[in-house]
Amino acid sequence: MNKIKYIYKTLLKEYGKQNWWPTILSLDKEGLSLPKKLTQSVCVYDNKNYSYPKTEKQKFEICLGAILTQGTNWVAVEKSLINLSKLNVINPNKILRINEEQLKEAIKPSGYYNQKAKYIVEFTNFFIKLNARTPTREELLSVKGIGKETADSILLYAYKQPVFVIDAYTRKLFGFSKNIEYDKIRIKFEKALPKDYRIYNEYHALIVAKGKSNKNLFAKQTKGNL
DNA sequence: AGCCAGGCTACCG
DNA sequence: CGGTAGCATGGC
Repeated sequence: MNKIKYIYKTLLKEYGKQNWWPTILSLDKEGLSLPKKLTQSVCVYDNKNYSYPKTEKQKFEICLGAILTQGTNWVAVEKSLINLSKLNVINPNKILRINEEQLKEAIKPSGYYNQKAKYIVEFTNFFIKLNARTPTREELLSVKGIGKETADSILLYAYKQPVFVIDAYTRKLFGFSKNIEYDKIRIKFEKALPKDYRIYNEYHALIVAKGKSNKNLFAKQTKGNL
């Protein structure tokens, strides 16, 4: 067994299945009326058999989350998503109908709100044009505001495509320095694992769980030499 | 009081 | 090319 697989099994044993992507769509009204200070995730993890997402609306929420979480902690993203949900605009056609100021206000908690509002509008137009078709990676990357990690998160978690997501935690945990190309690392993981979106889904989620726990990093053992 | 959080773009040499 | 400033909020 290669190191990448071994570490996967170790993480799975330590943290258990993560059932990503977290979503607020299945929260009831009570779940949406939260205290001002939200300090931990209230998202529902409802992907036990990897059947999620099914509807376009669910896919759209995942895409919004992927954009909103750029450089931002996830709980802040949930606040923004809850704001959008209260406005009843987690829906591509509806979100274009509110003005940009309202959109900015709603997503303020997750930071960079001027940029992200523009990114969301651009992406939403793109999403509508897809007309329920699965986008290619190149198409996603051509949208302003969608970089490699965001594109791959969307492909993997919204469209169940077998693309491994590389993020800051992956680099930190495995000891890949910043100047190592994103795609090089991605291909390394993809080659070491069965081409199965369910495994990529779990593995990236486990890396985030490990990264958040911020302990027992194994960068020293691997130093990027996987 | 600083540091950090599931990045991306634009621009620099 | 590789490297980095700027973008912004909130919790610790």
